Amino acid sequence: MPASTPARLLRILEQTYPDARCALDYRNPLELLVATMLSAQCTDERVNMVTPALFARYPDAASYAEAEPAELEDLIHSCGFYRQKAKSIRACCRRLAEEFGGEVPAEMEHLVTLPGVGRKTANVVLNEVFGQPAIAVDTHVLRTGNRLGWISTRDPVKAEFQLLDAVPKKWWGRVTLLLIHHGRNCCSARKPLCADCPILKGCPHGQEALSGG
DNA sequence: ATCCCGAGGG
DNA sequence: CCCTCTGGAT
Repeated sequence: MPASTPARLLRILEQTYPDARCALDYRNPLELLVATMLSAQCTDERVNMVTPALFARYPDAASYAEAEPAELEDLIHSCGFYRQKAKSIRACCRRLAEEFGGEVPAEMEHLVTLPGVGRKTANVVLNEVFGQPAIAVDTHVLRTGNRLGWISTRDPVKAEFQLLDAVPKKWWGRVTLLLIHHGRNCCSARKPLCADCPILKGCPHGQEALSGG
């Protein structure tokens, strides 16, 4: 039994980042789904700046489905990738309206069939609004998970399943946000602050970085 | 310049 | 597997 199991390190991260939570503003599953689609390559803060007007203009899936593309693009422009995102949101909501009664499905198998929705977005929605313990793998989770040795792959889907294996189920709902915060604040891509890392003792990459040079 | 809680297409 | 899509902040 190694001294620094994922559970032990996650407990430390929980103490270090006690308020790590989803930073996107939303009031229902559809709003979270749309906000998460907008958040690709964009800060949550920026997403939260556009969503009040967006959610007011399009209160349900049918509204997005009938949206004028140019108007929708305009409302989300500052989030980047605005043509792609507008197209995805519209196509996604069209399917929601036509095949799911306008509701966001609570199953992974259905979510990932929606245009513009991959496993990362689906897992965020499942975890946040449907109370399913799910792990959403983004760039931070991928990087930090590999450095910690909890996973060993650059493929996000493989990483998700390796994490489900390495992390006790109790932590599935928390590991994503904790690793994202840790990745942002400490375990950055370029110059990780290993000397100040709260879980350095359990990190092979950090140990090597500090000793090996 | 480089990064930000990705997904789809070739 | 690599490329593209995009604006804003630092």
